[in-house]
Amino acid sequence: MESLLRYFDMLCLIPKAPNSISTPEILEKLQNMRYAVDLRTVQRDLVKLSASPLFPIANTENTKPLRWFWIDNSSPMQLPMMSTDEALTFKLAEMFLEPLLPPSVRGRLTGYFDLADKRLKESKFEHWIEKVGVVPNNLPLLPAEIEPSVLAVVYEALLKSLRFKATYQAVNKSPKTYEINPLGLVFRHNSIYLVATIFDYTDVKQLALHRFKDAELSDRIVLVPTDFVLNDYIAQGSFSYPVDNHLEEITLKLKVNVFLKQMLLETPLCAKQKISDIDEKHYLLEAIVTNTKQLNWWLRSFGTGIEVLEPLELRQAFALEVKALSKMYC
Amino acid sequence: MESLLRYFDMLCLIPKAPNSISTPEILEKLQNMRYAVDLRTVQRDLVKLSASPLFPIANTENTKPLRWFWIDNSSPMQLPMMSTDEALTFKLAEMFLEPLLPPSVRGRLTGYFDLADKRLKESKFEHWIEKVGVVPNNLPLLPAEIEPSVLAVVYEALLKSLRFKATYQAVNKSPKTYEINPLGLVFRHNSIYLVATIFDYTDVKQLALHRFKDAELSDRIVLVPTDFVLNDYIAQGSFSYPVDNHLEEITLKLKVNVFLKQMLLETPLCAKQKISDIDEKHYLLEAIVTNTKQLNWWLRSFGTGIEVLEPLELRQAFALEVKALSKMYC
DNA sequence: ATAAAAACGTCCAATTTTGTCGCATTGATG
DNA sequence: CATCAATGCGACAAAATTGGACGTTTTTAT
Repeated sequence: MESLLRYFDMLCLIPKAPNSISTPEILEKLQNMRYAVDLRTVQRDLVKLSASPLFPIANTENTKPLRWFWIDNSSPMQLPMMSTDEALTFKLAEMFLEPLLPPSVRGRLTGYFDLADKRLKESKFEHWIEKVGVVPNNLPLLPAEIEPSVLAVVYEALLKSLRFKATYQAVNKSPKTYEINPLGLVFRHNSIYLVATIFDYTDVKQLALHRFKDAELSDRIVLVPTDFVLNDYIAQGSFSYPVDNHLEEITLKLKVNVFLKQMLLETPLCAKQKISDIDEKHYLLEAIVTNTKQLNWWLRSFGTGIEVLEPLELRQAFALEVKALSKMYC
Repeated sequence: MESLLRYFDMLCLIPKAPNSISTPEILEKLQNMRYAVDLRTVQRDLVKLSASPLFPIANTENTKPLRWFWIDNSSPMQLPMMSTDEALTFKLAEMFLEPLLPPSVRGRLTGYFDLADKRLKESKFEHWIEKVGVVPNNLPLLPAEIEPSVLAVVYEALLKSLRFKATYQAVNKSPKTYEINPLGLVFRHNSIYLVATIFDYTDVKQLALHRFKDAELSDRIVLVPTDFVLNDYIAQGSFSYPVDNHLEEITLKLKVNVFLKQMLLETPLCAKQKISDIDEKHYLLEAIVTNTKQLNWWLRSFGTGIEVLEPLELRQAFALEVKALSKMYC
């Protein structure tokens, strides 16, 4: 029994394919875990384990402190097994994320999605896929593909707080190589942006990950500008959206049609929204929300389905815009 | 070694907490897997395994064929370990899904998100959270909460093709109990709808999951109406959106501003889109897309940022709508 | 060239595992 | 109510495995 646990811990110590760990390192770590074992034992155990198809581990046969790793990046096995509930939820999440995340990011999770697939199949629930659908409420734009090796370096750089050297091709410009000082990742639309400074300059830039041609980790540590906090940086509106300078809570009053009334009953704008009748076909909606660009987009997207009544400034802004639109289309 | 594998397979056979498996059942399944073992051995093994804190399994002490299960729904352990890459991607997915999925659905995955958390913490990468942000491009409506027990029954009913009895409260009506004949789940906006028939009627209904008060699995098998295919049903537009009757591919020509030009360069409307200059501040975008309601919403949401040039019918529709809006706001 | 480290083969005692048996308990059945 | 079958559990001994010890070989570093 003792040995079972040791096997387990040993398997946990072994990293996945690109990485590896040497036999003496495993020995040392096991001894730190209070296992009184011999190097010989570790060697024997590893050979035994790798012999089983259940544990696809292998070693580098050429180097002399043998280095061990998990071979293929197939779906991980787990205890307890993934339940069918979880499996189904995974597949739903996958459908949801498909149009949102770039393939290389989603690719990091394929192991789990495959595991879910397997689970659903072996449970004879193969028809689940015909029983689930997603109706997107936004236009499916094509997410830009990111070079997987770039993503790997960026992840590592961010996690380890290291800089990296990379070739970046800005729009309509020729590629250039910079030393990037990464500060954070921001997802926006269907793209991922790296918030970073370049070389030793202090101005914060946004670099689209899909525009990096290659990347290589450096060993220089990241320098964070004083007072830089990613969330503040986003909230400030420095981030790509033309966000309003001062976000204020407003009491929104809208005249909406039946369709919107139904929708808002199910997914309210805020916890305390009120809906009352105006006439047979129109309803008054009152809600307290923050006045963001997203709100404006949302309001506009329904066209004549929504009439903004209050706040007055917003109504006037809409009136102005409608005038501009009239000129466009007449 | 043989025994290690047996332990492993045994642990795989044991389900999570609400479910359970009896010792003789385990024995039978093991024997099917060509393990020549005695019942006594299985009993002993289970006791041994449950003694270790690594394997939180327990049995029902009162029943006589003892039934075994995994105790707490804590994060699963897995081999090989979750890599930091995967962990980070999980956390990103979590941030993404947070405003989209109802809590009880997302709750099914917390085990994995927690595992990711743990992984990032033990790797001393605790600051990752300060390095990642999501800027949503749609208005965060509040996802309606679904009673977890209802979700469980619906999942099970769908997977096993069984009906269930449930109390449903339609908008502005008092709750009623029906026998539901589930056909499929559809995510739309931030709500989940069950596509189903009721009792033995044949008309297909859409029932919002969050309006179910309770649910209980029946043992009557699901009856699928002839020719019913969920995806067709959605595509038909029977689904709640007022979708256009015949979806056609159109060649869209838009006059867009700088902001949109940038955005569309990064996340194109279609693979073959073209962007050319009109004047200093405006650009011509050409793309072939399907004419959906989502497209119309998207086009409208940018207000004066987009002028629809072609197809002419679409332009005229926009012109008409602008006229209607003019009346509203003047 | 030399020493140190690692891998690997082998032997054997200590330990663990496992089948068997006996007995107690429980639940179903006649 | 008695009986039987199924299960759990303790004990024991045989069988199997494990793991340390030691020696040899190979590789790496100095």
